[in-house]
Amino acid sequence: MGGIREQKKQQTRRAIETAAIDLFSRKGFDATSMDDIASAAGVGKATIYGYFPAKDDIFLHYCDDRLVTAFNQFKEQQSADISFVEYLIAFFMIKFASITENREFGRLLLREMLFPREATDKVRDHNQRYFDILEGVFSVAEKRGEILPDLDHFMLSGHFFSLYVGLLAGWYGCYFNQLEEVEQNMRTLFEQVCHGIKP
Amino acid sequence: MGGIREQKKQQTRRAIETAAIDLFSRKGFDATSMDDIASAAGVGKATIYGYFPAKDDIFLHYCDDRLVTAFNQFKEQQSADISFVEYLIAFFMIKFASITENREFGRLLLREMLFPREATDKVRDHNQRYFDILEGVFSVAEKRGEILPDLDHFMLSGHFFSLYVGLLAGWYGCYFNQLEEVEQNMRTLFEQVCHGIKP
DNA sequence: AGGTAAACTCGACTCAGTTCGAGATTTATC
DNA sequence: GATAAATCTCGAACTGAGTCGAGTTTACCT
Repeated sequence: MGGIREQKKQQTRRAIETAAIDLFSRKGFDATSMDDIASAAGVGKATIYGYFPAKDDIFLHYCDDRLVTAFNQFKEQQSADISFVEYLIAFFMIKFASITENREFGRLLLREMLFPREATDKVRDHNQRYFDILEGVFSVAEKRGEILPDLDHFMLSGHFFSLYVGLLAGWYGCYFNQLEEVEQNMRTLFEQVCHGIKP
Repeated sequence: MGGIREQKKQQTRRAIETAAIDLFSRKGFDATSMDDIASAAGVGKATIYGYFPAKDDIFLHYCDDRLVTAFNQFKEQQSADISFVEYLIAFFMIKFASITENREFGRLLLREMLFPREATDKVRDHNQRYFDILEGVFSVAEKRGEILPDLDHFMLSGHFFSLYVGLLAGWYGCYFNQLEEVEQNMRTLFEQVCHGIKP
């Protein structure tokens, strides 16, 4: 039934996640020990492992949630009356801002999602969310005549996604530091894809 | 001068690197402990830290070397009489094959190089090697009239580099498993950049 | 040759993530 | 309501990366 146990579990889980994210944000991921998290959350260290398989997973889970939230907000507020390029820029910039809001979180998330130890469902689902959206965008763009009719939408999604990843790598390599720069470069790159670079 | 000491150092260093790479290859990176490496190399654990700042650096150094070697081979055997697209494909495929030869090594190298803890000189140098070459390619292509004359070569380099990184991420996410597939997709993506996707 | 300083080596230690297993708490069964 | 079964909890132990500092070797100088 309802269950005292179930209720307590949710509570404990939330306490651990909250404590962990708070500490990670304030002290950094590496500087926060599992003992720190345990005492902040008021549980034993081993208890944490009943809820999260590893230290990484605590905030990976959290990051993923935040990314989904950011995207849902975006979907609501986004008008459909703009060119697909503007739409893509808005879409990727939301993601970009969300993922780099905390530099360290973003770095760890990207490492795990783009170059995973093994291709788990978690990773595939995460990526699939992007691709579903992007393929939708290109279907619309095709109907509107904004792009050539015989293009592979999966390939196109991969193309724009790659550029987004490249910009993230540029960010983490300190090739740029301002979101404005990122957007400017993103626009240039996207235009390049649109118009081609050959005479 | 010449030095018994210097000679021994080189010998020790090589012993450590050889033992480490051998163990990493056979047992995997995580499953190999520093103690394992130390006893295989016939030195004390702490000695390793006199040669390499951390476990990662042992094979990061090795990977980087291999990448440089692969590139030098490439430069020698590559004809200049092919289109810049074919040149880029050959270039990136060499890199791709070299970096994914050992799946785990490549993964760790990419994580470290693309999303580094902090942008160290090592990382910048590593990336700069790519960009120098790419910018050179585009200069030639521009002179030959293969690309439009007013393009930013740095941006172009970033564009193709991003596509390469995207393909790597696809590889690690198991979207493809054969080098032939990678090359095929790479060609499609590169053609997309050349001709544009707009009507 | 002998002495000294610098460089090298490594056993022992610390520190943090993860696992174990025994005891406590809740739920299910009769 | 008692008892068994399942689940949850956490102190203690384990593991492996990285550090420390004392002991050893080598290079250089006079």
